[in-house]
Amino acid sequence: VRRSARIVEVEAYVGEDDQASHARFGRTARNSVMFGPPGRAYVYLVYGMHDCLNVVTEPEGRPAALLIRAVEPEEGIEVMRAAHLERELARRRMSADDGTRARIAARLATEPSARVAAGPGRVASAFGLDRSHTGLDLTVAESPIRIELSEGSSAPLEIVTGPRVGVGYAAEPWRSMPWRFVLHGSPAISTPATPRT
DNA sequence: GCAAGGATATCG
DNA sequence: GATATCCTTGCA
Repeated sequence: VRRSARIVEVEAYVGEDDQASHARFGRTARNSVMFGPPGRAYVYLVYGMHDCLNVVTEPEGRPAALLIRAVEPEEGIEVMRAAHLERELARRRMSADDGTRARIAARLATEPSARVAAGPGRVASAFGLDRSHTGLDLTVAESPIRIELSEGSSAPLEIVTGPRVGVGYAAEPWRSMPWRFVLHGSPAISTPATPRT
């Protein structure tokens, strides 16, 4: 079953100077794809349990990527919920009895479908992505996961900006740079809410 | 409000 | 080789 969704929230991480970026230590084994050609996937693990999807954005040699923080599901929503369920169960091995399975499934079933991929960890989970997908070219039709231009979006989009989430460790001015971009009014936005700008 | 969880970068 | 930290999430 085909899964598709509209990107509604991203964050930019730009250059080795950006003290919030994985590239701030220079080129390493983990972030090397950020230094490569644009359009490639960079998937990393955060907090030991969540994968996050990024898209490399700048020409080769300049490390930069866009973190996909939230998408609004269009097709394959039940597949996404099923993926969440299996990932959640895999994460808790020991305590994954039938009761917890039913409870998690119930929570996922009652959640509004627009919020199934509201958050960077949930974006990757919904599409079954992990670090093994790093390096995939997101711009070609043959790729199992790709980004396309949406059809018939005639109206101009209203984009809200704000500081990036979870980068309190970074020095100023990078900690406060308004490099989080949100489609205003989307029901799929991750928490915390963006200030109105 | 906070624990879970494993890789990563840095420092001995 | 040890350890502090992390571009988060779900539950108490």
